[in-house]
Amino acid sequence: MGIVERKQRQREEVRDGILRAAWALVQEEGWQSLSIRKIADAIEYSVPVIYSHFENKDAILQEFTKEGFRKLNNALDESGAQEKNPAAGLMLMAKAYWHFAFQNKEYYQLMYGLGMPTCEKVRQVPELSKFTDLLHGAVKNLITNSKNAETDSFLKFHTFWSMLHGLVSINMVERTACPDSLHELVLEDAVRGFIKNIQD
Amino acid sequence: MGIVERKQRQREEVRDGILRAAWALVQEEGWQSLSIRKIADAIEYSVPVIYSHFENKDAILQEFTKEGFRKLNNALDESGAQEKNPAAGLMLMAKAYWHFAFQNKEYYQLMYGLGMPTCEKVRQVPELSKFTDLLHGAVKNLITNSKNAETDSFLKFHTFWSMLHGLVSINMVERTACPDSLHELVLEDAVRGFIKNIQD
DNA sequence: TATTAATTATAACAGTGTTAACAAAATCAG
DNA sequence: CTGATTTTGTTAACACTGTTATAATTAATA
Repeated sequence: MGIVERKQRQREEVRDGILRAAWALVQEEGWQSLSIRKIADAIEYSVPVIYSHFENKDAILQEFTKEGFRKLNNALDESGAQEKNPAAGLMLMAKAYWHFAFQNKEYYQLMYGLGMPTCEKVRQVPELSKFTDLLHGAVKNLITNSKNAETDSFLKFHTFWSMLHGLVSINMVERTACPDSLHELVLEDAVRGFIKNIQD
Repeated sequence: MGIVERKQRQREEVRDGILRAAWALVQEEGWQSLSIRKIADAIEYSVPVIYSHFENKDAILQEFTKEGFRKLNNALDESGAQEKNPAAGLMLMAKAYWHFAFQNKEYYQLMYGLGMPTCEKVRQVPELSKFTDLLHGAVKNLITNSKNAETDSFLKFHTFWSMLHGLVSINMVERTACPDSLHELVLEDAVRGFIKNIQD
């Protein structure tokens, strides 16, 4: 008699319900305000039921992190599938990554650590504008002394800042056995590429 | 009589005490576990005293964010001071940025949004290794079909990933009135630079 | 149908940020 | 120096949070 199978099925239905409810709540109010009690309310079960399906709240979030990487992987897989030129393929991949991030903001934020500072918060830190000036100034300086003095310096500054932050945050996560020297190589390599690209 | 001055002075001492205690707690246990009650305990005052100095917990964190940017600005200021060559100056600046981030990890994490995923958490997501393979593969592909086939593909992959993540996260924060087209320009520009740098 | 096992709920613990209501201390006026 | 007033600080609560021990209910078995 398939009563154990039915039970298994029902268990999985509840599990799916938890994840679906969590996702709905996240879309409404963001990750920050997701709580076990809200999920329990939504699926019309008591709180401990959730703990019989997931060890803790982190385990639920990790489920979405996995799902996020699955989705990203699919997007990347499809992006450069028929493209033969490696350079063009890489560009397509970059764009696929980009579009995934912005079309799946909630996923991306979870995958790379929640609390992204919001626009309003950033604007309340005046020190940031001085920082912006500093970096932007240095980039402008490089552009002025190059062949293509008409290059959009704001665009280049943005690229430069992004590069730096990306290098830092990826390496903060990936602090494996790699020696510091390798990380420094990555930085130098990226900046050299950036400079060369400006100077032509 | 300078009693109002003395009161003002005492008030500021308490305020400083709050910030100092908060900082000490952060260094011991990280931002995540910083609480108003712990600060109150540390300064040997009751909780509401803290609220008479800061509107809420966020205001305290924002104080440190400001301080962080001040420190970063100083580091950047000093970095390329005597360097005349713009390209060399930019490189020095990049390194200064880098070293600030890693020598002031707590500040950097707060400045760019708290929850950076820890190494352990990252390792628990197997999907990440497929993602790694995808991106690494594309980069390898580009390198193989270039003049310098002996280029370190792992290093370049790292650079590429960092660039992408940096672009995304900076633009997620800076979602101002800028049209999407400009953001796409930044991405294309950065990737083109990366490719050109590989192809020589 | 009675007994045992699986399932679900209640209620609590130990935290969190925040604030209203109250007590103590310091200052000022007479 | 005493009494009223303002400032300062504390207690205790509210409304949450994640997590879990205990108890009640329901379902499957003998």
